[in-house]
Amino acid sequence: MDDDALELDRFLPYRLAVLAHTVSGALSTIYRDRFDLTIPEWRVLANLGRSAPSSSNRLAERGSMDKAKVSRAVARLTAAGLVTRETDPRDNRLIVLTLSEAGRAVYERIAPLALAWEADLLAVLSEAERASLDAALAKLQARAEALKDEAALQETPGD
Amino acid sequence: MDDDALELDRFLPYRLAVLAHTVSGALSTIYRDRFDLTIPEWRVLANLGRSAPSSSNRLAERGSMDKAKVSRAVARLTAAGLVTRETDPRDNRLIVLTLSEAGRAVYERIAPLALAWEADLLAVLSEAERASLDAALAKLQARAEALKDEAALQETPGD
DNA sequence: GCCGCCTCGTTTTAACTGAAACGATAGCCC
DNA sequence: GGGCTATCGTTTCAGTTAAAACGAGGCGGC
Repeated sequence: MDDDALELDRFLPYRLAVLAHTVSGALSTIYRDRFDLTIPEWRVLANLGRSAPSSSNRLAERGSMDKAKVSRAVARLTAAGLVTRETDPRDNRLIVLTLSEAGRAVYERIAPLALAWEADLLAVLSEAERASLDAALAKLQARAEALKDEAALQETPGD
Repeated sequence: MDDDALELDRFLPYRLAVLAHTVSGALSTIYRDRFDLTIPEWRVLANLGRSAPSSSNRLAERGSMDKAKVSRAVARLTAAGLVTRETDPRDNRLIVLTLSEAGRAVYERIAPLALAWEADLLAVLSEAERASLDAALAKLQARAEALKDEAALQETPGD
């Protein structure tokens, strides 16, 4: 009975990748069509909407993006007039990012749509299933990071 | 209490994207370091390992990849001698793909490692949590595809 | 049998990605 | 205060991606 066979459809890493891709693709039509934003741009906007001002580095950490991606997203958002950049007078390497008024307006129009979309997606789950999923994702995220760190250590044993 | 606020850390699409990215990144070190395979290549290999021979188109469907990605993955695998390509004598457009002996050997070495890694990841969940996660992912996948189709319809109302 | 339309897989295109190199600034230690 | 090292954000670079264009082949109506 092939219990130990690798069936891709039942392989969690594969399923997660496919689901995340489908969800991102569906949701991104909202950002793209109605607001002309990419996903990294939306992440920056969402972070600034909740906790501004912030530096690029902090945005990278909090949004699970590398700093190059944040840099490019911020550049586009600034060009579009949604985000303001100022250098920190106390440390000229730091750049203080804030939502402009237009940026906040956009954020406040997207946020309810995004939450409604999420609610629509989650409607197929019961309250108990949602709670269980929430816990499972948190545990898996922590475990995956630990496994990744282990792999990274083994990779460069002599360093 | 900001119940309706959009906190990225609690936003399912974001969490799925981050988790899938972490999991893929961690697992891909196995494919990459030990077998010099990319993820698309691994997906092709896994599919052929379970149900060969197959055509490029079928691989694309079953692996949730576009046909261009499959085409490139197959090209590299063929160059590496892991996959055999023959044109179907009954339809010269079709290409019949099979694992070579070397390809099957690689597949049979990776599969247990991948399954062991998955088991290690899933070890943080109880049996009940795993069953619940399994069901939730299936429901979310179906719902996300439905929502994506709806969005695609609205996008081109006149077509 | 030929013509229009479809399907298959490849290639091209433009955009995006992450890693590494980079210039600029800051903090530290002697 | 002069170097040494670390940090910040940008840019460069090579590789990857998805969508569209493409050539080759097959199918069906007439």
